[in-house]
Amino acid sequence: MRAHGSRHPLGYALSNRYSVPMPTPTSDAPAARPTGPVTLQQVAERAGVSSATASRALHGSSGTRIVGEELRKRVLDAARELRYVSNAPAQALARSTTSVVGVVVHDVADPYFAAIAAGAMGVAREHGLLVMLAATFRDPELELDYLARLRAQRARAVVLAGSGFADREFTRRLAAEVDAYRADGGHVIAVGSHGIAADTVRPANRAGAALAVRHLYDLGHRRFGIVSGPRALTTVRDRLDGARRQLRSLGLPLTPSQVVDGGFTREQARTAARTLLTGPSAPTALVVLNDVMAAGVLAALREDLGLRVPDQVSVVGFDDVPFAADLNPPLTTIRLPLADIGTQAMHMILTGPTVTPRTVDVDAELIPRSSTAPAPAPAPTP
Amino acid sequence: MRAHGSRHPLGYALSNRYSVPMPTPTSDAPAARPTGPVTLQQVAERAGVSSATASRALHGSSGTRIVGEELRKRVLDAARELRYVSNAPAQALARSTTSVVGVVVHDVADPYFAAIAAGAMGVAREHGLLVMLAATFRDPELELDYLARLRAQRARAVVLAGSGFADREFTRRLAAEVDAYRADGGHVIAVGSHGIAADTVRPANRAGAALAVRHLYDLGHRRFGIVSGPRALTTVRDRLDGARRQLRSLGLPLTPSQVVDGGFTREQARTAARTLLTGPSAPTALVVLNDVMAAGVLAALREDLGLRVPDQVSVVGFDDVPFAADLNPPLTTIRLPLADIGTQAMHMILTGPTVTPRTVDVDAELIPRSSTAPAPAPAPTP
DNA sequence: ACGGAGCGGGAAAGCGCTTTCCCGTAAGCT
DNA sequence: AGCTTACGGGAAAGCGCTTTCCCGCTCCGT
Repeated sequence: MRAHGSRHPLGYALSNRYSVPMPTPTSDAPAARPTGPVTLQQVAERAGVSSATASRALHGSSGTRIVGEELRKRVLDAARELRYVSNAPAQALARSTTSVVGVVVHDVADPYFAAIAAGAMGVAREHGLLVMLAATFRDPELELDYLARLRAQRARAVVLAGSGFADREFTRRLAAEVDAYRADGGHVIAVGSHGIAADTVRPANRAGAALAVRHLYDLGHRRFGIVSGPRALTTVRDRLDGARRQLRSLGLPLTPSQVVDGGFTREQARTAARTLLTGPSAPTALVVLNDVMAAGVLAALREDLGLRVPDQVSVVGFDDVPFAADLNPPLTTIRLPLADIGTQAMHMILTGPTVTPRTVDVDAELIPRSSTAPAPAPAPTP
Repeated sequence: MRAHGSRHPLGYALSNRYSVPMPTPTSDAPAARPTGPVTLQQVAERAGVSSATASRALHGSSGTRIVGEELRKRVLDAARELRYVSNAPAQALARSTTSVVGVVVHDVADPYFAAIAAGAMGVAREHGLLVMLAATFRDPELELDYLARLRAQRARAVVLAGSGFADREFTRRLAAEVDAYRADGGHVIAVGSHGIAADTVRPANRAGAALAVRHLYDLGHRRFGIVSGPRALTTVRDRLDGARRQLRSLGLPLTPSQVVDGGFTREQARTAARTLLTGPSAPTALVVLNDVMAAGVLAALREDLGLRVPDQVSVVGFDDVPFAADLNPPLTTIRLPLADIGTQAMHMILTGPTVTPRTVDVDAELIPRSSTAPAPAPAPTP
């Protein structure tokens, strides 16, 4: 099998240490894998060619250089026999480029991010990219950290899928890190507003929230309540702002007591909802700033408060995560094409960075289901 | 990104130290970043030390070598000023080890995998590991592919979180790839049975399914239906087998017509449920092999078939994904501590590979909710 | 017959780190 | 003093690739 057992691998491989001619002990074990990962050099030796040729044969690229039919086959065979896979770090170092992209989310377990990530990963697969997924668990500090680590990895691009944080100082630091990354040849894509100049995929958060309000208003609701999220998140700000503006333009300006923070989690939202629904003029219409919280709100209404949805209270969610239609009752919500967001971000990576940042807008759409209905008969006002 | 032609052939040796007193041109541009990524060399120059010292100062490790207080500070300052992050691929090459671990799942958007991934990522974060997430979309071929790519990346370990495939030939190839990976110093952790010898986290799929059956039996149900998944998945086989054995030992052996394939997706399961519930002696008890499908089944029952759950039909799911409690009605299900599974797998990575494969068992638990109730009065049997 | 032009292959220079030697200096002993 | 140890620092050898040169061929046109 080994046609070149007698080759004398002088020069390169041995040049460093062994000046004394020695019998190259490894060379007669047929397909026995030597210790440690197989190197290109070993493949080359087995094929009886130089490592340069082996490299060219295996990665055809390198300019227009073509390896002869015969040699190419020998190399390919040798590689297969040895189960050779090239050392990606070494390759990255030599080429000074990698095929990994980073995706930074708040939490993979959150269906919103899971869906976006899934969209991104689909595209990554199609294009042979590897995805490094980083979850910040909503800690801005970690976001910065991961960005630096991704820069260290020489990730070709990173998608900042989590919401931005509305914090002056943080934004400054983020921008600095992003600049550094870009200066190194990296490409940053933001989902939503992060306060940085970068290619961005911008979901219609404001318009979506306005849609939700409008829908409820058209159903006759006049008493609104909002289950918000952490105000520091730009996504929250945008959605809240969209709702607020729409309400104001409808002549129903929002007061602080109408808004509670549901922490973007089911449990907190459930608690928050109880607060909101307590008191004399409790709202009949709830705009919940994401579906995960809406699930909590629905639970609160049904189990804690004993209020019927949509008969007594209407609620609309946001995002249209997969389970929205399975809630009780099926949730009217503002759909964001989540997988698309991931896909779009990925496509921006594929087309590479441009001189001026691009923005692709992603529309929101109202998906009416059974959690909304006409407002109940008005309370007995004399 | 790469400055070639202009390099002095002896660049390295010369530029290293200024034997000739020279004004070190870079040092007076305070934070002006040179072109391309900053290198250790540049940091060293700015700090006026050798790259060896710079390396030691930045990564303290290297044996017991300690860098003097003074120099260390100079290096750290220089690094900060230049926003230096070390080139991970280069580092990986030199150290021949990385801090990335791979996690291979079927689909991130599936809450089952999302939860496992989240658990794993939490641990990864605590230990400074970077996670490469690969989604196979249930294509075995891709699983092999990713494993090879992860090997190429010199990922320190990989977690095979997706279900195994019960296919002789595939298993053989997987084993070969895993062996190659291990021979290269990698560490493989499997979740569930993959037919390979590796550390594994083993969820109680059989026992869980038995639990589900038993629960329904105890409620008086005698006519069972099972919404299964693709038979090729070992997870499906195990769960199905668990249910089947339990039924048999209860004197109710399963016939082929009692089992339908719900494809592990909501939509397919919805369709499958319609089939199952059609016919003379339709089941009153449904065991659905995962919660995602259960959502579809519930929808079918409620919207397509007009059957009340649990009054007319009881259903129990599997996994207890986060939204299970929010379904209509809240789903009785077999809980698997998903995040734990991810955590455990990660911990096995941290403790490193052992001579003989370890197994950690993960228990399943019945979570009774409102989708199950005593069997309806038996059909009029004379 | 002869001087390119092309082509296919190999030698070797890097890529940016880590780590092994090696070395000068300052302590620590006798 | 003389000698051994540490100790802290630098030079340089690699790590496993890619890619630039360079070189020997064969093939052509004239």
